Amino acid sequence: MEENELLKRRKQKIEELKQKGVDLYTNDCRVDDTTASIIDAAAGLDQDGLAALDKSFTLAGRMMAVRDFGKGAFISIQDRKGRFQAFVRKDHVGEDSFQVFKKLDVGDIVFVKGKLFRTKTGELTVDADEFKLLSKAVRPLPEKWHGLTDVEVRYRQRHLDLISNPKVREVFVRRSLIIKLIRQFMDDKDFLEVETPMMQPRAGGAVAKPFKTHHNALNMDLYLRIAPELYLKRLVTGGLERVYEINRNFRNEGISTFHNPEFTMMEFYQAYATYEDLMALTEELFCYLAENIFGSLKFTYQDREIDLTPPWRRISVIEALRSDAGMDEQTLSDVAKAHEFAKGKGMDVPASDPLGKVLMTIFEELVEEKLLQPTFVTQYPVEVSPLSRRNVTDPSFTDRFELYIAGREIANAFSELNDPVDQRGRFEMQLAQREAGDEEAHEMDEDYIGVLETAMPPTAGEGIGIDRLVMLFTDSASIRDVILFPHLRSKEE
RNA sequence: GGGCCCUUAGCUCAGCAGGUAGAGCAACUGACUCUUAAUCAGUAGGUUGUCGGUUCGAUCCCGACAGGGCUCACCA
Repeated sequence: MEENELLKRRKQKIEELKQKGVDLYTNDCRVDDTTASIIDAAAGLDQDGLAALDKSFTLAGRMMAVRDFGKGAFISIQDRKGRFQAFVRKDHVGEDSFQVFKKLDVGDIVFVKGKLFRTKTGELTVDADEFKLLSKAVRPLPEKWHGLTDVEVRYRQRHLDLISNPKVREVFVRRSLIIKLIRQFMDDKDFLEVETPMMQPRAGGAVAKPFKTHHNALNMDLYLRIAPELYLKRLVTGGLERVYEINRNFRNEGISTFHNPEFTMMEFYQAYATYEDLMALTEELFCYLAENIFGSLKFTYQDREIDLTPPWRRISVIEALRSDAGMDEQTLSDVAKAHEFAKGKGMDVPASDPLGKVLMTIFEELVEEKLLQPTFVTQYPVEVSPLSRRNVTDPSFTDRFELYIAGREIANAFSELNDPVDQRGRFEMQLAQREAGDEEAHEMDEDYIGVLETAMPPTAGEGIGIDRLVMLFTDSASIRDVILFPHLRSKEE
């Protein structure tokens, strides 16, 4: 590989440092402070107060800027909490350290120790009486005030993105906070966090194309899970009653600003609850998150105000199709008429699709994007809900809801089907759809029917797309902005 | 997978009816002990994504390929 001028010069300087006996990658420093702890310690203190404090602080981090004055220099040190200024001067750190300092570059990891003072302009600064190189950077950083904007480099070399774009770090800090809050909330409700297989002999619990892999010793094909659903329901059957799992699902499908092949989902199941209980729980959870993050139930997502104040709108699929898609009773209940309606709107619907599937296609095409404020869409057709309990008054629909916010599906929940005979019938219905050409239709799962035959308590379950939720709470337009290492094509060298 | 767009210095971007490229920051040399995009003087840095074609000549026009973005389809 051709070396450019910049790298050559850096390596030359590094050679000079080595010759001086400087350890380029030290391992013996203790850091007691952070940008945040120093600011805390100095809160409210003026120049005299700082002098009276008479305390040395230690700070380490990446040197992000150097403003050099010959015998002294201001540097910006960036650590996990932010940036802090230090003043490195020859007569304080000593001749030797200063010589080393002069050879360093923006991007190096350094250590300073010293007392605090305020500069003429009032900025809190560490007056270094000790300065050390901790780790030497060979490569230069991206430019200092435009930062790194090339999205491809940002995703492929996320470390550079995190170094140069403080907002990116804030997004991922918040992501972590959200997941912590969710765990707190679920734990408070007496749910048990569990882990179930990522590799499954059958990819069940959802409707999607799986990734396939192979176990050599057992000589068997395995699938990366598309959902943990069937395993979690085994745990409910086993008496754990309230369980949740926050983990990755894998779906072998397209990539977009709302889809990554591996994505994080929280699924939870609660025995002796119904989908209506879960609507209340979901409202409570989202409000808990918003209160803790924004201190408010209102916030902005992509220039639109979202208001989480409960109760949220609840509307059945049929009502929504009637009011938002302009369908009449006949079209809603007649397969041929529904097909005709879809065709008239320019939708490409397979002729073999049953009524329920056609209705959902129309719903996705005409209604979904209109659901900006939080909305529970309820009562999904039984054909598209192979694992949901039927509605008592109209058994062609199920006790199920999906939560829409900002025109996107965020959660999916239902009262679980626990009748093994009905479940077998549903799987058979799915097999028929598979034979009609729907390769994503659910497979027959005898094992799972066996579980239901043991008696699963009446239960409701829900899945919440964590990445999408994080997008909402961080005002991110693309799922890649909330996943540290989003999937990209591998680049040939 | 389809459509549209993008790829020029380490980074952020210019540019050219087709005549082998510029700026700022970063880098290098020098000056400077209160700067905040420090300042001042100077220097250097490029196989213009890759491969072909057209042409006397291609960074520019055409084609293929690679990667990326948006979007449609599939889906959460």
